Amino acid sequence: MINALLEPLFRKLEIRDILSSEERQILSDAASSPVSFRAGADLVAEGDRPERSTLVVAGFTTRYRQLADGRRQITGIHMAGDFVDLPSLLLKVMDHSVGALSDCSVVTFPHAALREVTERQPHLARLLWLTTLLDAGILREWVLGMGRLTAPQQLAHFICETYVRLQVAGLAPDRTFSLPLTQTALGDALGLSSVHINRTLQDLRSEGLFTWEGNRIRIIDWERLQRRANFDPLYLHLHAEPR
Amino acid sequence: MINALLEPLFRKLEIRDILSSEERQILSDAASSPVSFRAGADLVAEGDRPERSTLVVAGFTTRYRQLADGRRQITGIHMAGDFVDLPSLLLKVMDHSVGALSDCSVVTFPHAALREVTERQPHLARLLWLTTLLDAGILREWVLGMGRLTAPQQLAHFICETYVRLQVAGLAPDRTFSLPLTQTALGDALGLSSVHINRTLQDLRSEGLFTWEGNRIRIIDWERLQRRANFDPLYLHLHAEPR
DNA sequence: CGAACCATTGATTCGCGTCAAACCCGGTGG
DNA sequence: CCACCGGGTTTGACGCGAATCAATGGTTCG
Repeated sequence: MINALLEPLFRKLEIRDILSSEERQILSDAASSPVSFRAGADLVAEGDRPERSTLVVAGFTTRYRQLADGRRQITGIHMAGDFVDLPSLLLKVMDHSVGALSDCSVVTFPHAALREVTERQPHLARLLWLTTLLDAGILREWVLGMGRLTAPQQLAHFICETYVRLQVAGLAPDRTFSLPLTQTALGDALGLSSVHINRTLQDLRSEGLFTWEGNRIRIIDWERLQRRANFDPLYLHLHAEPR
Repeated sequence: MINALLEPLFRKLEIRDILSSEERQILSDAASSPVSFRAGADLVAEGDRPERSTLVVAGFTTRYRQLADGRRQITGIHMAGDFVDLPSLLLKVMDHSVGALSDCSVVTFPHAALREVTERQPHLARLLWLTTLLDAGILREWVLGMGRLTAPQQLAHFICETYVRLQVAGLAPDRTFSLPLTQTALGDALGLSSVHINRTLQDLRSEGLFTWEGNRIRIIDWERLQRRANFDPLYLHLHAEPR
């Protein structure tokens, strides 16, 4: 039986290519039973040598690096369907930590099984490679934002990006989605202080672009939000292609 | 005969793993003859669908995105031994441009041949994947710098990183190397203005960390430079491992 | 009921951008 | 041979975006 927990991953891949039922089966067979983490817990730490790679099936996680003085920088947000530490399959040693942003649930894949995939399932291997390339594309977009955009643009862009990624995973019906990020965490992601995030958020809300109550974001004016952010989803590579 | 132009790539890979002579041969056979570009020329542009992937064999290139108002952000610097657009093998459409920072020389590999590698040479395919993961690691480090470090730290860190990468490629003997970057380009990479780059550079030089005359950088005090930058090369994954 | 965490607000400071001009240099053409 | 030009570097003056510091409320939870 195909593992229903992998649906968001399958959706993510099928938007970019065709996934055979055999390939789904292989992934399902390799997946562990789900494991839960509480918000704030670390799934993997810098310096670790994971022997399994972790796929988020519910909730949110983040890649981050901590500085000596306690400040941190987030370098990625991951949601259902995202691998959080697939790079460690080849990099071996984690060069950053991964923590749970919310209570979340994951399944893991033994590196041995994934390596087997690279040996015997070239197409599936390319799709795994693809997921790491999509992450890198997002990272380039973050660099652009951090280097050249103002806080409001960056923030609006982040909302656009997250909204689209959640749609792909099937988690943002009705232009509404849950995003369990504190303003401090948002600042850690965008390279801004929580105070400034707070004020910027108020500005954007007062422009009528979206609402954000508790964990719930509702997009009010998607067209205008995209324009505000200069958002172009090209870098998310949402088209199906033979990969 | 093994193609000598690929030496920097081989060095880069052999620092991280073992490369068989058959694998070298496969790469050599797939490589085109060298092609030259003048400084400022674009090798690939955003929106392109490359059918070949490009490896730098001499000189420097950069990934970048241009904003509507003319400002640009650089998201990567590439040197001999680096693939500049390997991601397009799977992403298909370029989501950024690649330009020549200096006069440079490249060889290209048909995507058909690289795909063949993914089908028949799983280990070599993993090494190609690895190179894209190394790029992503560098990008994460840039995000950390742009989000949380001051201009002097960022700049010092950039020098450290570039120096180590050039050493790997065999291009930085004697703590000296050529880096044909204008201060404007440096600013585009670090997300700073050229004016601020200029002043920050003066500060670092006056601290006796390095000299920078014309294109030549000479590291004066490597230990102190690393401390100044808080540089830890973990993210460059310089150790050999079975990948 | 207090502890802890998060959102919010005001006051102040500072790193860096912007603007503008001068300078330096190698290349070009009259 | 020299005037000129363009790209890069350097310098100064000024302003703004965002950090920092500090305090207040609101909520959740043990």
